[in-house]
Amino acid sequence: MNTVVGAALARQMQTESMLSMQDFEVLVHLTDVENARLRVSELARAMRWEKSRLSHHLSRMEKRGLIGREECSSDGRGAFIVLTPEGRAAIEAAAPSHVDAVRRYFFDVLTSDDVKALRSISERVTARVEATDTCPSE
Amino acid sequence: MNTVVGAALARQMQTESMLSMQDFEVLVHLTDVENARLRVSELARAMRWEKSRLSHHLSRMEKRGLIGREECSSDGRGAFIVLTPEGRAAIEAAAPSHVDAVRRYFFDVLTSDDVKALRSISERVTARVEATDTCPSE
DNA sequence: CGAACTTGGATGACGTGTCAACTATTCCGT
DNA sequence: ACGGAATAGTTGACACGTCATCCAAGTTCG
Repeated sequence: MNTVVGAALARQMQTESMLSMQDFEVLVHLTDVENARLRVSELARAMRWEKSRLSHHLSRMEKRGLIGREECSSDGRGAFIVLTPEGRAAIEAAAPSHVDAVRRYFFDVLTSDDVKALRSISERVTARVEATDTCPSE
Repeated sequence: MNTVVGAALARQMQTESMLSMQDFEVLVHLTDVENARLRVSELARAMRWEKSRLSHHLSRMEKRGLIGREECSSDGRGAFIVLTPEGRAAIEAAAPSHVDAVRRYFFDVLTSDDVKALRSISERVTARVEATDTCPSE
């Protein structure tokens, strides 16, 4: 189920908005904060992505003009990631039909009991893995 | 949940058996048939993978000695994929602890009602996607 | 102060996934 | 039989993910 739904959503987003799911996630997190500006490591933490992965992805997104980098005055090592106007336009164009697709592919065939059951299952399993597995959040 | 469980299982398999999940899947499908020998396209169909993806992956696995390629006498285009002794050894070493990890991370925290609910949800969602989405199986 | 350590982040190598294009064979209709 | 379509499989380019490594700016502590 996960494979199939994920692939369908990714295809939909790619063909309609020229964004990958990952691009979308980054943009969502950026639009979620004041000034659409975040430190790389905050973003990494919020997305639960490795710093390296994020850094690579941000490079690709910067090359496409979706985001920009700015120096951080208070910490000479740091960098801010900022949403460009193109980035904002892209996510605003993509979001409605994505939400729609999620509803169509997923929630439309679920009852509210299904959703409750899924939430409960998901919480238990996730908690189990994070309790058992080595370094879940690094 | 899917992300977290998938990552945990992948990490477990990689560190204990030097196999990726994808390697493992290929090996499972090979051991499932007579003579551990399959045409590439049958394997692709069985795994629901693109031919291209499979071809790339088989090249990498061949380089590592897990599988081999053989010419097909009845169809000059075709190729058989065969399991090498190394490949068989690898999956036999990996399988038990993988099964164990799946149980630990997943089924241990689920009731049989949970499993029933998940199966039902999964079937409905998958059917919906495959009915709606363009080209699900290509 | 200065050496050791930590932290923020980038980079390079390599494995993986997708798409489009390609080659070589087989099939099929006339 | 032959010329076009379908089929089997590979390849190349490029996006994505992970790991190990690196570097530079900050922090700690003698």
